[in-house]
Amino acid sequence: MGAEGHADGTVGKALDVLDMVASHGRPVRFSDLLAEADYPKATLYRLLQTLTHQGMLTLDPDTGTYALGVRLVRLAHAAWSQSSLAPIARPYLDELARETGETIHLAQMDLGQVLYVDKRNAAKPVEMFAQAGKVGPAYCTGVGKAMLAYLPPEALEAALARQSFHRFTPHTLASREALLTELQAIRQRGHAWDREEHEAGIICCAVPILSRQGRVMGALSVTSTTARTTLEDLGAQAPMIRDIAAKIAAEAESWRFPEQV
Amino acid sequence: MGAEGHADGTVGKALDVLDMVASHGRPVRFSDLLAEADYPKATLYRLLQTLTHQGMLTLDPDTGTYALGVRLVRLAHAAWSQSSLAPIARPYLDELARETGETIHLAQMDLGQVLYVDKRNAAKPVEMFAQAGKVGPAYCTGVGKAMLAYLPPEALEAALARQSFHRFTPHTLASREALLTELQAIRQRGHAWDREEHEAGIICCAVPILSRQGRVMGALSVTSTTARTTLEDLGAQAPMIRDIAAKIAAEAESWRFPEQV
DNA sequence: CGTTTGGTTTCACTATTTGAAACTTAGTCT
DNA sequence: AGACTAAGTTTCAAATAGTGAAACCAAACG
Repeated sequence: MGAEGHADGTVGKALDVLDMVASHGRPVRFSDLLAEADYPKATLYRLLQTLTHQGMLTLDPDTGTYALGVRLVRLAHAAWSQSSLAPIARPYLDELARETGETIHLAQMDLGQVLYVDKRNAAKPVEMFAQAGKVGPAYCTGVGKAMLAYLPPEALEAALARQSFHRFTPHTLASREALLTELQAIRQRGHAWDREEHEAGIICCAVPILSRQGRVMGALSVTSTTARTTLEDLGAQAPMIRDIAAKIAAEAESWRFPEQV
Repeated sequence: MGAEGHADGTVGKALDVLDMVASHGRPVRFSDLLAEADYPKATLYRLLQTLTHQGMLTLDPDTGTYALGVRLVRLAHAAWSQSSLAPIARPYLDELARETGETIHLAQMDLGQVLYVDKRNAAKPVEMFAQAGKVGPAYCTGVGKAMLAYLPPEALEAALARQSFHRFTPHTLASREALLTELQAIRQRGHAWDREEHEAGIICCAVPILSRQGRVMGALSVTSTTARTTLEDLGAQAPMIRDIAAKIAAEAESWRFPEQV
């Protein structure tokens, strides 16, 4: 097996290469990719050729560099508007942003990581990590923990296995045990805190977005700074956040089965 | 539409399936896909399984439907922010929208079709076809013709081969010859018109976005309606549009090779 | 209940993929 | 210039992975 185990078949490898190109923020040369991939030269070459031919990558003939292709941009639009909760949640996020004046995050779970799918900036914006389209750790963010807490056992297990438990701040829950205890507490409380566990000075209150059958669809959070507010104040908003999460869930579900008649 | 020829290898087929899922605006069932794909049952099944396993699709276990997955959303975001001109062009589009008060389109070429990568709505919006993330025909849109006009011979040939030359309106240039003559005129004039060639009542003025080496990176257009303005009035804006296109090109290029020194 | 519909698995057959190595440019260094 | 080097492209027999008709299973139907 290679670096990561899960490259099943040619398709897996091709997608792996796609990810590699995506992860560099700029066009990359063949040899750069060759250096970090552990595919043989010829294999990598053919994969790149196929992807380029398919429009998933673009080869700039002048510089000999590969970049993500337009076909992905096209898929992007489709992905955004159908797979994620974003389009449904949009008006609710606006509402929540208006009500709280704080930063709002909408996230979904991506193989044990948190994917931020939409975001509203605070009235007075603050620099912080999360951005729409970015991924972050699950074990030390509000939205991440909110989702983990409601995952079914096997899914939780799979997600836990992918956590690095890196200690970002003194408050980070940097062990499986600490996290499990916290998840228990979250289930009882109904919402998750982030007590400066990922970034110093950043706190948040997050709730899961659950389907009627209890499946985790995503999470919603209100984020602020210790300079501006306290956990208690944020907690006062929890019922409203939960309420909005419920509305999003309801609408997302009715969306899923139209045209059935 | 249907069986496109160019599905090279397994990767091609898998991506083809991805597109199929994307093209439905909602989660699809296996059998729906089976009906429109001309892959045998087992093959389609395995492709879907692979894609799902890879996180490019999600299988909703409750409804047995496939939707685009989070990994795709992540890639899509990366594609948007690095491959496309959109992030660079954003402030310029805002400026142009403010100046003209009309609808602005930013497009790139995607295998002979036009891909709208960003858009600004007119002060008084009008219903029209184009939308960010959508694709449209190249031979009968302003941005399409602006790009075609500056394509190198082989690329132009490849693009022409993919045009359907469907006559959308009485003004559509519905033949290869008519289009070639028009492209010639566009090169001389420096910008392209859309004289209600795609949608009745919709006119536009478009300019290509060219790299220093003359490579076509995209196109920019200002669109309006015959009810509101005339080609002449739109034409008066051409210098400004061209100016902004040049700025975008310049910035896009400086973006492409940093860290090199 | 027997039947249909929708989804999953099998398995012999084949076509695709593989990757070491040879080859081709295009640059660099004496 | 010629000899070396680095970067990208092509080859080809062996190995692997993909194919798809058909069998199978499980709900849902009548």
